[in-house]
Amino acid sequence: MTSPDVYAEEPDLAALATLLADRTRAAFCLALLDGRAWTATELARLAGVAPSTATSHLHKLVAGGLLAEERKGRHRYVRLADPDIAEMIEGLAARAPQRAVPVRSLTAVRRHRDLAFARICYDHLAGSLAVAITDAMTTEGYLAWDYGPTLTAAGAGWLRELGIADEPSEPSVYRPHVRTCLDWTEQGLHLAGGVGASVFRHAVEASWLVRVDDTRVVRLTESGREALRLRLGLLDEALTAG
Amino acid sequence: MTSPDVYAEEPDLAALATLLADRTRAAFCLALLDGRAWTATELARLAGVAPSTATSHLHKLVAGGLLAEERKGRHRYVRLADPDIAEMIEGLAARAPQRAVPVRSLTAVRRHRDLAFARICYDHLAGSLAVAITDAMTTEGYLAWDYGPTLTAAGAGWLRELGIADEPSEPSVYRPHVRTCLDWTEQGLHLAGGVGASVFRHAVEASWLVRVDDTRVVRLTESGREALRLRLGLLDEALTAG
DNA sequence: CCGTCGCTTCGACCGCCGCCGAAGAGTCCC
DNA sequence: GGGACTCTTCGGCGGCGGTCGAAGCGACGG
Repeated sequence: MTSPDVYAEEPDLAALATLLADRTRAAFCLALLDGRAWTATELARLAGVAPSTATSHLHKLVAGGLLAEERKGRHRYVRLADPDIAEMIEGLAARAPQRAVPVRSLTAVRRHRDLAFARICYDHLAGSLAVAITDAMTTEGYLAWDYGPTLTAAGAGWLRELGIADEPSEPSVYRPHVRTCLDWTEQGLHLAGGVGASVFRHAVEASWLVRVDDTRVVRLTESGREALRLRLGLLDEALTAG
Repeated sequence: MTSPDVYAEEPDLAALATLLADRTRAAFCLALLDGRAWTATELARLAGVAPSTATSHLHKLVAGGLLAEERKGRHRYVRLADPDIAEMIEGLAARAPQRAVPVRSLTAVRRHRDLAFARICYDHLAGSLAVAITDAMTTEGYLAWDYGPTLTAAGAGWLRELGIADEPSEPSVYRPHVRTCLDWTEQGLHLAGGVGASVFRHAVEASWLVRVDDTRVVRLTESGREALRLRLGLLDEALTAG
């Protein structure tokens, strides 16, 4: 009766969403937004599930193409498969409703405040500091928004002056080099894309920023504070957490 | 023991993904990407479910903020809540795996081919034609990609020449005006954002494009073919479906 | 005013999936 | 080689959620 020999292709939106539609898997992905490679046990502990449960979730995420894995000895390391995947998850997280999560200790409160101030967003900086930097780059005339977010000639010069290569090997011609990323703590956009990643890399190499342990938290150093004051005219209130 | 009086907020990624993690709800959202308002019955028929099932799904999507509803008489019209939501769904659909869906009739085959050629993507054009237009605008020097997708001065002039206002009331300063959108039929980017919407609106008003019935399909008219040949140097193979 | 139509509510069913613990395979180190 | 550790497979449990049909409500139109 029917003719099952002819098929057409449609995007399977539900299949992709199902991968993120579980609290445990979502927690995995949000943790992996720090850009690091995690072991299965680390992720299991983070999400509070048994190792066997974590294994099954990781299988699904890898099979779905969201995660890439690397076996090393008895460890299984996983990371986000692709900057593009990270971008997709960021975009979703920014539009997701907020969930109240009970805070157990005073250090957790502090860490949450630090997270809102400055954190890693895969390969660039996020948080109120990142929004402030983006705003300052705009008022300084380094970024223009008239026809999409772009680096101006002055901005390109500013990057060169800092010793940041503004063209770090373009894989795809059409991959946007300057991109913006919605912040889930702030309402505002911060700089992402290739330029965002370059600026972040430079800030870490110049010791303006240091990563804290194995978290997404980033701490602003005294020299970093001074540099941002000097080079972008950032005010003190933008340079301190909460 | 515990202190349930202190809470922090986290993005509830899983809650948002759950809304799209059902095949029926996903079908609703993909259909609504045409930018129209649909009634509950139309959507139920499209997805092949009972009216009562559609009701329950629509409740969830509205409560989750993805859809906006409007009651008119005995009808319930729903649409995507926001261009931002449309952008999010597009982004997801472009990265979702392809699903083979059996095609029943010859007209369905034809419609699928037309869909791949030119279709509505909420407020702008998608499909191979849209990709070809974007590429042509690039080679003509109307779009530049060095520091993020931007309209060049020449591009702004080209739009003015066509009678397209290039600054149609900016709601948010930071909302990108030129944006790109991954195509799920082509591998390639097409023009979106405010400029993409303006261009599409103009093309419809100038009768270059006409919408087909109540589908996402858009047909290129003979005058539209001529205009694109003339104004963008598009070749015939880019101007025909399949 | 009564039939039709669009939508909703409710109850019941059923299947999927996330969870764990136990057992086992592979790796590393003493 | 033996013990500790990481990850995996499997079986079984439990609950969430998508589905429908029946019944009801409100709007529209003859």
